[in-house]
Amino acid sequence: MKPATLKQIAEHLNISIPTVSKALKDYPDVSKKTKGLVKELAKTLNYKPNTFAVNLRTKESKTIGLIIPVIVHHFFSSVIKGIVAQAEKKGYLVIILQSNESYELEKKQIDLLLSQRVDGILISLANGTGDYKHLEDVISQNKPIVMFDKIAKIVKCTKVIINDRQAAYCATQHLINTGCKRIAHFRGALLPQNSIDRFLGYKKALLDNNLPYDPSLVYICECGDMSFEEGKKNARQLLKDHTHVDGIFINTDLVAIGAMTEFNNQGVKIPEDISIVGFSNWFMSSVISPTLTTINQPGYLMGKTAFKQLYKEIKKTKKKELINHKEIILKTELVKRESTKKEIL
Amino acid sequence: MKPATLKQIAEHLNISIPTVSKALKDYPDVSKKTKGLVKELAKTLNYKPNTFAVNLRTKESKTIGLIIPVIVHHFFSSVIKGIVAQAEKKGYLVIILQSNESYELEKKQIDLLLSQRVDGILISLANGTGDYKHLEDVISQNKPIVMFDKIAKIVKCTKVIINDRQAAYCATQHLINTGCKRIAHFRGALLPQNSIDRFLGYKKALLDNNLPYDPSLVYICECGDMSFEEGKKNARQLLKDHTHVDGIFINTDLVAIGAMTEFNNQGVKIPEDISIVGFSNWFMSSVISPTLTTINQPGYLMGKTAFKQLYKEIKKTKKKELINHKEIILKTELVKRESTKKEIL
DNA sequence: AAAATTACCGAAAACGTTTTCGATTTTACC
DNA sequence: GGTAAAATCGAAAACGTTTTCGGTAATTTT
Repeated sequence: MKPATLKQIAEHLNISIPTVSKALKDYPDVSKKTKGLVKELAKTLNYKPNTFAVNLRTKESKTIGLIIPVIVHHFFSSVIKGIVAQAEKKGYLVIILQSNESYELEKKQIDLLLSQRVDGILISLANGTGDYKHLEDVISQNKPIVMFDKIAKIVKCTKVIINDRQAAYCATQHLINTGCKRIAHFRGALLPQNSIDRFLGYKKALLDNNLPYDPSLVYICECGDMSFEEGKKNARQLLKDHTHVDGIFINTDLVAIGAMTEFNNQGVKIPEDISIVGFSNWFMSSVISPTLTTINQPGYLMGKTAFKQLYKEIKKTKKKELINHKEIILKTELVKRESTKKEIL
Repeated sequence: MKPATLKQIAEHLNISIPTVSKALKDYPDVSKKTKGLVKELAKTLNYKPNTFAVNLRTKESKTIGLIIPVIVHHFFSSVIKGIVAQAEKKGYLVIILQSNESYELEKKQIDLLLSQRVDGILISLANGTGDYKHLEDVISQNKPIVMFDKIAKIVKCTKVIINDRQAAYCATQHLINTGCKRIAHFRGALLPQNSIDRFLGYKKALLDNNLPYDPSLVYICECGDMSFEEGKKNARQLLKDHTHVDGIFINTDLVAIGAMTEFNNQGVKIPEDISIVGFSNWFMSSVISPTLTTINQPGYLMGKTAFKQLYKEIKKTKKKELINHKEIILKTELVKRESTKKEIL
């Protein structure tokens, strides 16, 4: 009933425990004969090393922690998939936690993962985190950590991101190229780097094209669970506040879809009256009508890459080599669809 | 640098290790004074019990395994969220693995989780699994396992499901109530219990309403990564094969949306020419046009419930109580939207 | 045949915790 | 002051593994 142990095998075969251990791991100082015997018996007893004991002895758990703001989210669940798949290939398991965009929770979860003694941590920051002590703690414990997508530039660790600023620039430029003259922006929450960067990209594109930057055209949404509703609300407000807006660059597809729904309801034609560009390329965006022009954000690849980096750093840390932190930038591309007009420039 | 241990605290205070251990856990046989000293020092040293050692000693890891067919999937990611949230409340961590609808992978992953010695396992079966030895193994090791959504009736463990048959019946009845006379069905893969049950519900609704059951109106799709494409393909085929079909009950929203896209492209009007009912109530279904009538499947609740059950069984197993397996059936409801007409019956 | 090398094995320590149980000290009681 | 009870502590064993190192036995070399 109870799982087999090295001791049992040793007693059965009248040899010592260390010999059994070494036989199973093909140490050179065990004869072929005893190796054969040990391995055979191990198989029939269905021996599996006790991970608890192995962990205690080797001081590693072959497990990493993943903290993610939201799970039910096309982009993030793609990231999870990438991480889990890659981790499994390397024999690592992934413990997943959802921060719910809360700084407090995130802090607790980092603590939890540290006390669980995971070998490394992958994290995408909550909107609310503006303080990074909990992350510094991880680093000072010499535990590898890599951040992805929602990062803090100030923290010294490797990061896997996209160039939000450039992508936003590209999105806005596309609107301009299709003839939009007065372009609004629905931005994300104030803190996270990527909503800042996307905003900056938007602004720069305007200025580079000699279009005035008008702060009253920038609307904020938290992009939490209420994204869709926020999109509707912002759209409604925009229609009240302004009349000649002919394009919007929106921080996230889901918000964009909310906005489109509202415009639809109010009889505002897309893209004839207002063109819209989203961000992320949720699957949904390709099936709604009109289909949504957006920026494709490679979630699966980002997860895969993030794990690969973490893996390297875990290995290096083990060998006491020092690690130099990278900043890996993944490519994005504009996906042109029906929510914007043909480019004329 | 290295994390503090009981030993360090003991030496600092000139007391024994067990006393430190007991002081931290508020054993009654430690004086208030030493408790105070120990706790204070523990805090300043930032002592965290070494999980590896605790696990080894207590033979439990406070960790459960979760095997899920796909992660990037509205329903399943909702389930994950429910599980993770509930587990965290109870101090449990969740290791997540994706079976990719592959029986072979699923088998390996069960093995992995067992050798990791998780305290329990939550699983939703892959489409391909028709053999249950790997699950019996778990049970025979006295390790709690609960299945959810995609289950095998034959396996003796508790299950959290919906009544697929009844829900499908309800969906089909709705089509009938709106006046449909010739109703097709896009079913899921052959093996999983829920595609069977949904098919049976569909069939029964037809017969109960004196409508003929015509096998040529039943199309199969695997519902894997290609769901959307499969929906389009089936829709195309249906239009070739038949003319007077006026309603379809489709196994999954994503397939339904694929079908709707194809009908749109071919100028078939929904719901005027063909009414459609999906299954699962993906968020997407509420924003496409026309919005999709569907069955709401409570993913978050299912995850939460499944974990709660597992938790109970873990506790009981620990106390060597015997556990009686339940079958918990969660409520679903029909969400009427624009892809079906007004009910006339 | 003696010496040197190689092959094989096990004793011991260690990882950090938890729990039982007996020993000692302190307090309470008459 | 003597006894009984209660309070407080620590020795020891255990969880199952890994790794170092020294020792013996077998083999090879001179």
